[in-house]
Amino acid sequence: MARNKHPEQTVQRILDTASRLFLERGYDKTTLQDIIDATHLSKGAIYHHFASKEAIIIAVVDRVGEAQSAMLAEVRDRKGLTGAEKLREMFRTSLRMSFQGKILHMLPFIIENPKFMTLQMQSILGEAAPDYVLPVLREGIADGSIQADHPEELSEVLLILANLWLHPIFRPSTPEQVRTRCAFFNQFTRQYGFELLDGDIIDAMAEFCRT
Amino acid sequence: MARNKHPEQTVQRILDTASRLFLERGYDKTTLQDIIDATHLSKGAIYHHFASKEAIIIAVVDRVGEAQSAMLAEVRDRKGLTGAEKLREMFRTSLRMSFQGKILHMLPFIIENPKFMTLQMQSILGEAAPDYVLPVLREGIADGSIQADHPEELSEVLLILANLWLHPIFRPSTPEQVRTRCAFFNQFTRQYGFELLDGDIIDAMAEFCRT
DNA sequence: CAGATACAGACCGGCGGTCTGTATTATTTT
DNA sequence: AAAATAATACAGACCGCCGGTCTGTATCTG
Repeated sequence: MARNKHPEQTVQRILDTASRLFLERGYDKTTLQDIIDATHLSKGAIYHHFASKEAIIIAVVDRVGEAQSAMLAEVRDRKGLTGAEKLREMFRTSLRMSFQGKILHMLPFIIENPKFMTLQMQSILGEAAPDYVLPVLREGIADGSIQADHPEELSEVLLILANLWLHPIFRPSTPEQVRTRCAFFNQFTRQYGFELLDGDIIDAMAEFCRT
Repeated sequence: MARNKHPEQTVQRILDTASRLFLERGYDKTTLQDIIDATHLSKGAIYHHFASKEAIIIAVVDRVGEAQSAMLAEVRDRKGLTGAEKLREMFRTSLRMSFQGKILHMLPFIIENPKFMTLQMQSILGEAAPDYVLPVLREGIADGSIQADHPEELSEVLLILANLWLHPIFRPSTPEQVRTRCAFFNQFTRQYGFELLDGDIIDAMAEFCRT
């Protein structure tokens, strides 16, 4: 095959395959040969579209991040919701996305493969917190649905806890552990006047642990 | 040279050199050849003492962890302190250690080199929380110096926040940011009846940022 | 028909890791 | 106590594989 008319499909195939393999065996243990075999492409094809192996995973992570950011931006700019409602929607949808495997299904590899846990941290503290969660927190304070003295800190803590502590992807957990953690998290946010995790999501997280 | 009478010195030399190199250029970019050159040993010598390159860094991280654990165990088993006082001493000393560079001076590389951020997380959630912080929390609940319904969760959250969010090593922060984060952290713990960060430590952390 | 594009695949340097060899020390045997 | 044997602490040649490069080629575009 040569001079494919739709090279963008090739790029997507590389990205899809790579993210699957990274998820299955981790970044380091996935070799270029694995990607070549799985895509039925050649080394030349892959290096035609990507400058390096690292460029592939960065593209993968970016794709995830963009989907997340788009969702967060949409909720942030939605009309007719209180700040607390928006925040709830954000956490709800974000968790949903990671469970349904639609978009964040490779999040585990970001964690398991620590190189991108750092990227994850940066994206949480450098983008998600200040650009999406913080404005919504402020909105909630303004409309009275949230009470908080230090929204900057709160936005960071919420995201850190939700993503790095609560998320069962990090470590094997029993459904019971997940439920008590969720309860603790809700108890924490309740002092600021809102609650983020409802029964649905908690069930989904608990279910996720069983697999 | 052959049949050295003090092989333990060789092991320490490898560990010292490796941790320095990992700190300087990161784990991936440090090759075995670098370690060989810097230690003036041979590949055979290194592989005689360590099974793999990864085993070297695991040993390095372990050495750090053991110093921490020893301190935590000592405080945990000390007599004549309330649970809250012990907890305060634990966080105080742990932060001290990481600043004075005596023992945790290589912590930055653990973070910068993400492979070991995961190890760090595991050590926090798998060892520090259940073995040291949790018993002390329970002690505090028993002696009335701490009020908490869910000590398991609280122990994890305290450690995650202190190590991954509060610690200025993670990201460039202004002294002001550090102070407000410390205030937020203290406000968080105050609802459980104790406070962990006093002026001394906050000053030390703020000072740390300036360097 | 002259690039430019989209691959294919041989090739390469260096990396982590193995394997064999050797000098020295420790232990057992006689 | 001497000799034989085993175990230790290295040394360094060697290997397979991995990420990355380079050249070649078929197809498309202008």
